[in-house]
Amino acid sequence: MRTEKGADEVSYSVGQVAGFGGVTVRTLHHYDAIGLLAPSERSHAGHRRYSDADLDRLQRILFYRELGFPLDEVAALLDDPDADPRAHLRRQHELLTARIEKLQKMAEAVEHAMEARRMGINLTPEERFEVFGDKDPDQYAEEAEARWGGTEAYAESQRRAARYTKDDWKRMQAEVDAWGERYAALVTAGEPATGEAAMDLAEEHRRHITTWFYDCPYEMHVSLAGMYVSDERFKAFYDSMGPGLAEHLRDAITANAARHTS
Amino acid sequence: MRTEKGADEVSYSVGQVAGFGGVTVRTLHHYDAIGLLAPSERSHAGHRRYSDADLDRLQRILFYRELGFPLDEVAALLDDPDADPRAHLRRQHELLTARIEKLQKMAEAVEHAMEARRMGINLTPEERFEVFGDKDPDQYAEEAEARWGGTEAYAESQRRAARYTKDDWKRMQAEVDAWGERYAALVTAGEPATGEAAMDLAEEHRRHITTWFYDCPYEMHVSLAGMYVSDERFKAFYDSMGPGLAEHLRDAITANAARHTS
DNA sequence: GATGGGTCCTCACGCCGCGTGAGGTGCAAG
DNA sequence: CTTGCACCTCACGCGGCGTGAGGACCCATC
Repeated sequence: MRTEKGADEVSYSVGQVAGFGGVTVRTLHHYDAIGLLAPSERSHAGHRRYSDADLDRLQRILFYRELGFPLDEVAALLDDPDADPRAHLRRQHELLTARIEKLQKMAEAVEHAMEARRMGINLTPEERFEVFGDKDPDQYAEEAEARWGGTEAYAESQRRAARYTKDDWKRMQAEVDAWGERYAALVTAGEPATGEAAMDLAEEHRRHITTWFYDCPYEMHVSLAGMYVSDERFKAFYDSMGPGLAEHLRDAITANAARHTS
Repeated sequence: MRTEKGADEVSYSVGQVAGFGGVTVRTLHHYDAIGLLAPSERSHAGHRRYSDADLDRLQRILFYRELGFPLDEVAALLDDPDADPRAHLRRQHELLTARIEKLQKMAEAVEHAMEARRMGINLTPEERFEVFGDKDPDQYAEEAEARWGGTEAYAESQRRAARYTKDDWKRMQAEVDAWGERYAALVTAGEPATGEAAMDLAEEHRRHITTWFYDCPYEMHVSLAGMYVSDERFKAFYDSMGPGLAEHLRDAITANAARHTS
């Protein structure tokens, strides 16, 4: 039977702690100097000795730092009297999921931009910066319209100037056109979107994107398909090939993805 | 029929551009000063006039900056002669998905830490900083073992010192114990993990976590269940209540999640 | 035509979060 | 006894801007 001897005295030197945390010794010196992380003890020779609790604190410091908090705010968070450790872990988890969501939105915006480029649609300035969610949408929208309005005309004027890529652009365009004709014929022939022919053309569409532009797995393809009907210009792009083509294609893409991932 | 008049001359002032990009005018001045983003023109009065291409460049600058690139590297990326715009979008998408993965791993590590805390298991220093994936696992592992080894003994010594929370900790522990007895009885009675009784206790388990520690949706609960069998100490924690309890519980949790989300 | 408000300009200094030496100390091994 | 290593304390510098100070321009209003 073990004796209940109380706290075991373990402590680490700056070098060890720096190793654990993946930071430099200088950083730890700095955190000590500004009072953010003062080692709970000093050795005989004046060397810093970090306790286990200090390590915990460092972990939190580095976590919040990684998420972009300035050090004084980090200190405020850590020295919060309601410093329940559970609360910290909970908050860390919340911050992480929030960041993940933000990045996923950015990724979607990038996909949107890639597709716009693929279709020769130029984006308005607002759309270009839509990637960064950090805008007051309300105040911003007002300002954008009121102060330097006329974006409609601008977008219209830019819509033609999009073919500034070189010569293989033509071959690519030819491929798109050929595919469009075949797909339009399929639609007018009354083929269902879940039919094999439609799914095959959907797959060809995906392959086209992958070979000419960027890798497009099925999941992403479905996401794009959603934009084809939700974004007015994407919809217009496909509907110009044939009436109702955008929706039809979306369903075909969805069905094609389902058949490949099942 | 529209005339092909060539490039439409649109340009924006610093204030407008700052508005679009969500940055300050000073930042644009700075980028001009260091040659990162020089406006393609100046007005009669010496005012900066940003073209549409400049906006594109700014968007990319801000994107890479957001992901933590220093400005000189950003410049290197943007002034890369192979500056195919497609390549940029592709790279942006790759960077984003990489970041998302990293954050998801961090989130998992946080969940791991939360569960460890819940079970009164103290983590080793290495595990504490496992959240940050930025460690050479090989070189690090060697160093950790060779230079300041003895972590096994350390972990052992810490395992008891984990109950440093106050008085309601006891009530919580009592709940855990009661639940454990009931679940053990269920297992010895031969109840299947997919049975209703097991699923009910799994749901109770989830509720316990949610009320005492952190919100635990079904998806996360399943993730935790995986750790109960993959992490040695978690497994030991549950198996100490009854033989084979960890696996049984994992299956019950999975089944319970399926029944609630279907 | 004078006055004001708004946006723009160019210095130039300062802050934060450290990196990077310079110069000195304590201790264990050769 | 010296060599080496990890530690110490200044202290300067750098990147990426924030924050004025002081002035020019433009348009509207009195």
